[in-house]
Amino acid sequence: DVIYTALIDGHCKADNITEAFSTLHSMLGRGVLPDVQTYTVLIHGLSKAGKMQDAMGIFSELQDKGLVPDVFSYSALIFGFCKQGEIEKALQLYDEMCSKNIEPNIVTYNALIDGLWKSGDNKKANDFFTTILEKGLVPNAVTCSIMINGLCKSGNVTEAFRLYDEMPLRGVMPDSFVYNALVDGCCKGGNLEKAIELFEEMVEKGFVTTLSFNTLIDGLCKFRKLDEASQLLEA
RNA sequence: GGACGCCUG
Repeated sequence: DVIYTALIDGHCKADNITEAFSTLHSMLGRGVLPDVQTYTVLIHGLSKAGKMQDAMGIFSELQDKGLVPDVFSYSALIFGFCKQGEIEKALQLYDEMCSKNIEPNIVTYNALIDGLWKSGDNKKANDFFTTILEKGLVPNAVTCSIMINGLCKSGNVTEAFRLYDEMPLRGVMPDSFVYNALVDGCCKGGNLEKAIELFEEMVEKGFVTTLSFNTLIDGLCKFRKLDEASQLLEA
């Protein structure tokens, strides 16, 4: 099982769903029974590929075989539906797992909150963030970057900075995802000075990635600050 | 042996 699951996961990560299924069939052919983890890896691969009806098909197949989906299985489906913008389905699965006492964890919430921001449901995104805290779950760097990005993109850059300032108090250190989201927020909000200031802070802390350059250069270009942009490239 | 987040296009 371990070997087959790793193999199927590898095919999925290589975006080769066809090979993943042929591995599943060959394990069935050899009388090796897939377990929940095997099916979940497939569900995740299908979800990532946007094939939600197939993912749901595997999800029911797993249950038909008497296996019980776990928090990973549900999170994978929620992630997939969010990516497709089918938030209602994601929320439905969230309710379903809660009713089955399969506790959503931080990853489940992160996927859901990201989907909510991207579908423009700012209120529900904020509400679920509150839910996390109420449940005593600990937001991680991913949670913070999702929230900060969502706040920035919805024009609440000030709120985003507030969350950023709170991060150390919550025991989470900002990473390059967080910084990049903030730099992008500043750029798109027209606050190029702040964006550059943050970028310099990132340089000091070693958080600058290629994406940081893209973000800042794009921002500077869109505001016709071509001189600053080329200066950045030369430095 | 399994999960989520940043820019551009």
